[in-house]
Amino acid sequence: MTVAIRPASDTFTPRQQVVLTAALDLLVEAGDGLTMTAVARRASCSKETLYKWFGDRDGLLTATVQWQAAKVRVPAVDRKTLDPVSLKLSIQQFARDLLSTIAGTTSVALNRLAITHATEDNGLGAIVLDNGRFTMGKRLKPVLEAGRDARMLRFDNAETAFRTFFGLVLRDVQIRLLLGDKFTLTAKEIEADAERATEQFFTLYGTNQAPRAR
Amino acid sequence: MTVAIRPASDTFTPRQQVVLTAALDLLVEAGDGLTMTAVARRASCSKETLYKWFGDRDGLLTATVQWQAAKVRVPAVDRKTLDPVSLKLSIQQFARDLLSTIAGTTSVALNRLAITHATEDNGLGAIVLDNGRFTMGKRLKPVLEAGRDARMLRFDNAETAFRTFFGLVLRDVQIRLLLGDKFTLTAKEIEADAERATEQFFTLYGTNQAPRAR
DNA sequence: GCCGAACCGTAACGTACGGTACACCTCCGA
DNA sequence: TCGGAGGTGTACCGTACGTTACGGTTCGGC
Repeated sequence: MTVAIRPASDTFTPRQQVVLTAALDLLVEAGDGLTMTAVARRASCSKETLYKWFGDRDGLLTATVQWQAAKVRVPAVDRKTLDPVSLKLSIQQFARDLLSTIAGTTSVALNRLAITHATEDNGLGAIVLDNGRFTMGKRLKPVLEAGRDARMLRFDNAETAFRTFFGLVLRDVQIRLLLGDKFTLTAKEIEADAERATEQFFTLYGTNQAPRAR
Repeated sequence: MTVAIRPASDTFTPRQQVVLTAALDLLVEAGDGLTMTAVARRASCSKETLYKWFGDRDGLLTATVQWQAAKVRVPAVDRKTLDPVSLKLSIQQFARDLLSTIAGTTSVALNRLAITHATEDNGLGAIVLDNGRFTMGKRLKPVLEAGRDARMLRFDNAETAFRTFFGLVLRDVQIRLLLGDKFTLTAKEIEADAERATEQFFTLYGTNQAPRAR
């Protein structure tokens, strides 16, 4: 499932980044209705340049997705200072970041695009999966395992535990947004959801070493 | 969010159902690459007939989605014979059906199509939401409330409880499939997942009246 | 100031496909 | 037998858009 990322994926020239930004904006606005002409106009460049730089429309889309996906940053957690409270706060912060990322218009547009083209052989779906769902898992797993080593969490399989966490945090939010359901999450709601999901996760996987609440 | 369903949405003639079946098959095979010509060829009818019956491409897609969505059946639960074991079995069966439906190729293709067109004003996204996610909620809620009335479940809001259940059952399955991740669920895995999700749901929302396990 | 490379703006080409027009066939009731 | 309604197959049109080609322009190095 790992996808070959362009070696120089983050070495776009400033001018190219302007183009990619324009493409991303148009993607959010018009979805897959994005045309090469529109990108060229928005970025004040010629189509010929687009084709020279990115090969074809697919290449431009792929570059855009990679470029944006690489910007997703998930917080790392310091394993040294591990006490029940900081563990829980780390997980809760992770939940908050995950939820606000997924609920953002950029994520929705990017996932829509990738899903639309998921059956083709350009790896858009795989790229989004790798930089989204799977990267999240890789980032949180060390935290979970640290919690387990410290006897604050109990689970057999970190992957399975993460998947449950993923479900508890996102629930139906992502699919509803992807399907065009117009509902927005305020910062306050995101915070409350993150706290709820974290509580539930500790209820399912916590030990008595960990803070519990209901 | 409620969508006006065609009054006669289930009164398609057999011949029309052949056309809709062909369209659905092509949808699964080719996704949005489905063309009117291909549908006409597959169903051995003329394009002119397609346009007479369904108006335009959008109408055909909408009819196909409605027709298939109406076929989704969610199990009803008999509230009379409510004991801890049957409640849990009902919920577990619901989880199994939900998971196997969502993981099916038809559901994936339909959701892809709806997501692709979610930004347009044809109500594909809304139709799928209504017949999928929201219908599921409406069907399970009475069960949950019956469980609460019988002191076997504890929650403030049935909608919120259902959303958590939804997340526990599906986790990352739907988004991964939509993004083209090639993984399949065997009947055995679906059964195990349904049981796990149900256990976790009871851990979170059950009372001591309900069967608990870990 | 000169040269070449890179880039811009735009026009044009090719194609795919939604949608339409039309000739022909089939069936059925009078 | 006949006529018309409904259906099939096919050719065709218009359009949108990806892609290419080309003339004009900017800019860095000498």
